[in-house]
Amino acid sequence: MSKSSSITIKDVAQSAGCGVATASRVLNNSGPASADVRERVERAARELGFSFSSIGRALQSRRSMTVGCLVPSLANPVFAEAVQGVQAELLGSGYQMLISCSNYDGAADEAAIEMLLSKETDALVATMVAPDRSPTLRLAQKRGIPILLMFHDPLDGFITSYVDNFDAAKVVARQFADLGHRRTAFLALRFTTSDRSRNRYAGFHSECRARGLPDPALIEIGEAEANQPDRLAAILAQHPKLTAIFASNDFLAIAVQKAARLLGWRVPQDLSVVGFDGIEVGRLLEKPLATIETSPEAMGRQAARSLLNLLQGGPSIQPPALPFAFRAGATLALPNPEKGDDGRGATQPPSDLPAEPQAQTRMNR
Amino acid sequence: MSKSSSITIKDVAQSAGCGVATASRVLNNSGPASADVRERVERAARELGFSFSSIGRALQSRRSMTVGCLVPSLANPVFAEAVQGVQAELLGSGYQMLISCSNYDGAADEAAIEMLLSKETDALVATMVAPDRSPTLRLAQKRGIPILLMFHDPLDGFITSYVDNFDAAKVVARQFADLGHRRTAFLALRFTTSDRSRNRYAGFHSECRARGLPDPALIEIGEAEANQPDRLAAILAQHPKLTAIFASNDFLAIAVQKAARLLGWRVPQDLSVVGFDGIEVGRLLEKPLATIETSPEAMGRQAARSLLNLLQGGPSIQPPALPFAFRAGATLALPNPEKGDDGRGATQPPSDLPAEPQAQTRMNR
DNA sequence: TCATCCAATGGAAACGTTTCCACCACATAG
DNA sequence: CTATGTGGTGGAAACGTTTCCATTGGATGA
Repeated sequence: MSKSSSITIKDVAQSAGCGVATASRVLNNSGPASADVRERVERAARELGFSFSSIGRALQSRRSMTVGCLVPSLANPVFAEAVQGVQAELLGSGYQMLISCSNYDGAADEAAIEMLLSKETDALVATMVAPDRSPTLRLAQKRGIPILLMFHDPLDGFITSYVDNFDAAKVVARQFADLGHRRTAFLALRFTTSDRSRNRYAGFHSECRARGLPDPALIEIGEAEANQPDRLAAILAQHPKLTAIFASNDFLAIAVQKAARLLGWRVPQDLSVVGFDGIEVGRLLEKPLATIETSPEAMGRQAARSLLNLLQGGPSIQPPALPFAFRAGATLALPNPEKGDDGRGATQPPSDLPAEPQAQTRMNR
Repeated sequence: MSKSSSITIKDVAQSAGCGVATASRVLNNSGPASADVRERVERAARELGFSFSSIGRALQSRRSMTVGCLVPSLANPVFAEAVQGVQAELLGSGYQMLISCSNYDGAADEAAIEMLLSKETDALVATMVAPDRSPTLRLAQKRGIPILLMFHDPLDGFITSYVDNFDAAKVVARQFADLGHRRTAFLALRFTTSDRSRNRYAGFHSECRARGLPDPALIEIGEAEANQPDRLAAILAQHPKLTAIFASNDFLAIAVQKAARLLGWRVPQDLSVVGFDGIEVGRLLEKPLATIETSPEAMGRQAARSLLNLLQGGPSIQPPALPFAFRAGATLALPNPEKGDDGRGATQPPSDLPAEPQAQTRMNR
């Protein structure tokens, strides 16, 4: 039955005929012990099937050997892969990962962090709705718990593992501009819940300006529109002059193509589409998706490495932004000259654009 | 600094001028206490910012309030969503989730379970390479730890949350048969590492037999082939008479289309393709993917519910298989009559086909 | 030969809880 | 007025570790 669950070091010591202190020293290799007793203890432990209680250990050492991980959702492969990266990097370290999802809800973020803290995780790695405005995260920081953010651009007082969204978006703008696109748009989902999306728009916008092009339109949609091609099509139809769309992520880019098809617009002849993230499936599509390729897994790994470093008392240094690359695809082409360009700028003004994102965001790469 | 981390119930008791026992009773509402002392304790706790140490609690109560979760990979959205479901269902219960990935490696499975056990998780939810052959899992079972499998078909002594792969595959076979397809194939990745895949093939095969059709070909490929369309195309080219392919999962189905395109085969005119899982992106493709739609999230939720039930001492009952549905798409059509059907059966014999899967697998729905 | 040192060892405290038990005061029933 | 509860309380044990400290015995150096 379950009698084996209650084998403690005391049992081992007794069976080996020594004190618990000695048994502990032998089993941990943490002090002197004669070959004789060492042998006896090891045999006893083996025969009894002893294994340490990490709870007892945690209590005594005040280290739970656990790191808490908070992401918006695992249904989004980008986050799932990042978590996988964290997990992989943590593997041999003895640390385990406690996971939590917020479903893109700021209040859930707070609750989750609180929960993780109450579980006494030794460290935190998180992607949140608004880490800069999270009292609970600040609390954790005050307690001296190592914290690593993922995906977020550098933020005062926190280390983060990220790709430079601003820079990457500029690359997309450049691609559009080089091909001669003037009427462009940025399409985002849940704009307010993602600083990443915001920074991408900022970079895109900034580069268009720098090139003397009309401001890109900003199209924000809800989840409902993203999942129902006809509704998305209706929204696109309000921007008939558009020749190129930069979608805030690859799924959105795929949805755009679906919607465009409903409108009878050909991709890329009538509309160029570029995504963001570089998810694997984009490669396999009939028209491989042009996108910014990133590696969420590498991001998770870097975050975990930094975390382990902090946990070993290492210095708190912000690593450089992770690399990204523009991936060419079949969804990007020259603009269709038939879509008359009357020179008018995009109609919709930016809603919540950070003036000119902080300089360090773009420097450390 | 980090002085707030060391506030224990002893501090609260002292500050409130009472014994720890009393403080504990007040804070837990677990015993009598005068209104007076109750007030004092609560105020003290509030002012000191006290919060329970779940480690101390775990030690005393011998419950870590933690469930371990093991899946092959989070990079596969099917598993990621299942984990998300588990997480969501666990949310209000006070249980936290410790996560681990095996990367489809049986040895890693063992190591992971061992790790989770050593962390003294109160329960386990797992998808493994071979749960029926895992000594560590048996050990956990012996210790009386509640265990729930996900995705696996019912297995002696374990409860599982699953969809009936055998039945679902029969539905696909029926779709093919009804349209008049005779030369079909089942395409699987890593056949040996997935009992799910095996059962799908078995169901597909069985239904073809039942209809008096030629045995379907079994095409097993490695990850390399799956990700490189030209290599997959080369493999497909060896089966020129095929009119329909049942891919073991949706990504594979998408890859098949890519490969078919390289060969100049039109989908669905020259080749019908059906997938499995029903991932969201399949809907958004230019040709929406015909597939078996399942809900990994519901699976995770069901598993978590069953687990919570077990943890509360509930009886160990196997819930019925989760529903699935055939999702029509644009990748399935009548066979092309030009692809001559000479009546010869498929060449490649089944490699490791379970004779006729256990009856209960198909019954409880 | 004696003083010193060191490896080997075990007892006990500490970590933060919960809970058993004993105690006290007070009220109520006889 | 005495027995019998009962609500309120705190001391102490227990959970499984690790680690500090004291004790032992034997070896080494003078």
